[in-house]
Amino acid sequence: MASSDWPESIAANRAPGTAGALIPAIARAHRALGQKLLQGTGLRTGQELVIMLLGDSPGKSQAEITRWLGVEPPTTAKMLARLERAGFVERVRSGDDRRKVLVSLTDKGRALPQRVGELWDELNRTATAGLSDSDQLELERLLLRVLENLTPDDALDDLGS
Amino acid sequence: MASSDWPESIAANRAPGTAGALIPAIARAHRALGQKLLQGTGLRTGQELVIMLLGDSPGKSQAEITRWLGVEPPTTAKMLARLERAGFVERVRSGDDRRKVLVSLTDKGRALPQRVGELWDELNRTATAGLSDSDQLELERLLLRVLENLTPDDALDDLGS
DNA sequence: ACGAAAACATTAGCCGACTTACTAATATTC
DNA sequence: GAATATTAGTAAGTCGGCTAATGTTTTCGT
Repeated sequence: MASSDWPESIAANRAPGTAGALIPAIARAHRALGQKLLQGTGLRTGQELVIMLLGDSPGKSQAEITRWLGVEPPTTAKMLARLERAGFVERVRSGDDRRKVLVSLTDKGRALPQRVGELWDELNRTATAGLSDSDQLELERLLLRVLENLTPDDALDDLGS
Repeated sequence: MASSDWPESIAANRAPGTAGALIPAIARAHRALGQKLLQGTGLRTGQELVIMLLGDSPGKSQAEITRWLGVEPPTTAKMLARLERAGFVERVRSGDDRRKVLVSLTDKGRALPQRVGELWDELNRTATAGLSDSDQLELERLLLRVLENLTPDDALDDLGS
């Protein structure tokens, strides 16, 4: 299998609790397949998260999007600039608070969430192929715990609207 | 907790098998903490994997490193060029096969694997905090399965030396 | 009221990762 | 032995992510 021939220093870390090298590897593979599936939508991996968020909650400020993604502000700014240039979103300065930039899907962008949802389902099915329902729930439970463990405390309250 | 207030389109995908948005989120958090821990070593996240590999198996070609990382050739080339410029590795053309470039740690680079190993342990402990040993093993089992599911078949045999 | 602090967004520059060419060297095949 | 295919590495350009520094606008404390 994919891990049995790793060098010693890495194999040594495969005692209980070795998410160490596993997490980056899974992230790359997950991203690679996601990229492949998104072919034809005009999106790159990462952008689809914003599209889904805006599909449900239009008019969010960049800061809100930033906090929800768990990312730094410049990442959001660049990504949204590209999505705007591609015609998927539009950004307008808020009248209430002129520091904020409110983001929404354009007509062109509004066609995306449904397709992205389908692709997510497909990606999830591929990732969890061969796992029983209880295994999937267990995996989800464990991953949530890991995410909490890795998330700085001061970011935990920023996910709601 | 960190996931209870996600928008509907994402919450909807949280039925059994929702690694979907969880994997990228964990990857970001994992990378962020890794970056923080690597402060002072002179390495960026991603580079430490190469350092560990070369610590155990010096003289590997870039193609071997590339396959082992599960990455595309240009990624390895750029990264190694930077590691070389930083003085951690050295690259020499192979005499046997002059297409190949063999990579090894320099004296400066040889100091890194031990420290990186310690930091990996710390990162793993943080990530799996609160999980029982059996939970950790279960998580590892499930993640390996997901990695296999996401890895194209033609890459599965490239991990040995 | 006013000055300091905080929040929002952007710019510039770096790195990891990708795709799409492209060159150079080795293997194959005829 | 020469034409062809495969393998190794590089170059250029794109995007997601980061840090550090800058400019605006609100908000807060005195």
